Amino acid sequence: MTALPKPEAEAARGAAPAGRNLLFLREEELRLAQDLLFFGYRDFTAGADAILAELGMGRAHHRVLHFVGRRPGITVGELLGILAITKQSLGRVLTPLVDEGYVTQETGRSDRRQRLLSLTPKGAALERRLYDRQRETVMAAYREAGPQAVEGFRRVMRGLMGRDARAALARLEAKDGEAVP
Amino acid sequence: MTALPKPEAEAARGAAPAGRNLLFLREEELRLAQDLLFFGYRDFTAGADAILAELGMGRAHHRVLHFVGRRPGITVGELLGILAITKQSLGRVLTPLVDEGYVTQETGRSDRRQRLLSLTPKGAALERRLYDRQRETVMAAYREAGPQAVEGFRRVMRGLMGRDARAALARLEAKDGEAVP
DNA sequence: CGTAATGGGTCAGCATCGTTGACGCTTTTC
DNA sequence: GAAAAGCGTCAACGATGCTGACCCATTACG
Repeated sequence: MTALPKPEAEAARGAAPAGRNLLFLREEELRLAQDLLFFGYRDFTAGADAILAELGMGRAHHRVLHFVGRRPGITVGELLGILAITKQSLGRVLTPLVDEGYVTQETGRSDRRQRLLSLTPKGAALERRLYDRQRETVMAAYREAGPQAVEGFRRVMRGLMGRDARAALARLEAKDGEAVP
Repeated sequence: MTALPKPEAEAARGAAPAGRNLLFLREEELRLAQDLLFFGYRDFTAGADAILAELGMGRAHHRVLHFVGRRPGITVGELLGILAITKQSLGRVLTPLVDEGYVTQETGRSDRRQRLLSLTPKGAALERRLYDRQRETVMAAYREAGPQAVEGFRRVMRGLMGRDARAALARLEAKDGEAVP
């Protein structure tokens, strides 16, 4: 347990002194959560961002590579649902990825309107490079925190997610062919 | 190259890991971490983003309100160090916040070059509104996950942070006047 | 069979938030 | 008195979102 809350600090800054320390504790807990999420997420993405920048790409490209890699054969519509962005926003990232040979589009067999997306070897290689970079960061954090902390981390992150995100994640985790309503 | 089976998904959900599935398990663990951070962070910020959008502001405004609220009297330089953005990027967000009466600038007493930033009542009110919105999300996740999970979450998030972020966080958590080198 | 709906692509324009580079002003330090 | 530090600002650019409006191919349906 590091960094216990400091009621004196708040008192010094002109808030209520004693008595409602319980409330303060919660307040400080949540402030800390905000800080942790800001700093943690930023540094989690920093490594991959640096690699992407060298290639003239951004985080949005990585997201596409990641989710296409996770679900080869995913349709454009499904990808839009996961990313929760507009078709136009996706297009600006996806089209160059296809043009430059990172992603392939294959016409759907059962529905020929669909474009099934997959990574090319080139795309898979880049995705792995980005993955490996983030892997270092995450593995270091996991090792440092311990397995029990990892489980807690997962539970809290899952709890932060809304209905749609949970459904999307369930679909991602599901085995192929397994129905997830 | 379509519809690969996903043994790692199965293993990750508790089936007996056969042979060298350990490697797969790690891979799937990290893929899951990437997903959780993406979805979790997005939904964590979604509520506040909606409020900000109504006011013609963005996430960057929130960050300023948050950190100025956390350290009243913070200098511009310190804020830049925390946010890790350029002076120009901060300026585009900070200047309007000052002009519209959310943040005050006070000339430093010991060093008159400094501009000490604080929230006005108006700024504090908005910051609290944003805080309350995120509070709902985080408290729900915390309750759902349980106190032990919360501790684990904190440990992992802290582990994701790099040196600079850890130092910045330590400074934020420190009592006023307490030296943090 | 013909029309409507769906999946996907694209053009045009706009906003936010980040960047670099360059300059100017005030104040402190040496 | 000159150098350095803290801050502000102009200009231009890039990545990532958004809306609105169309278009095309294909599928679904009456």
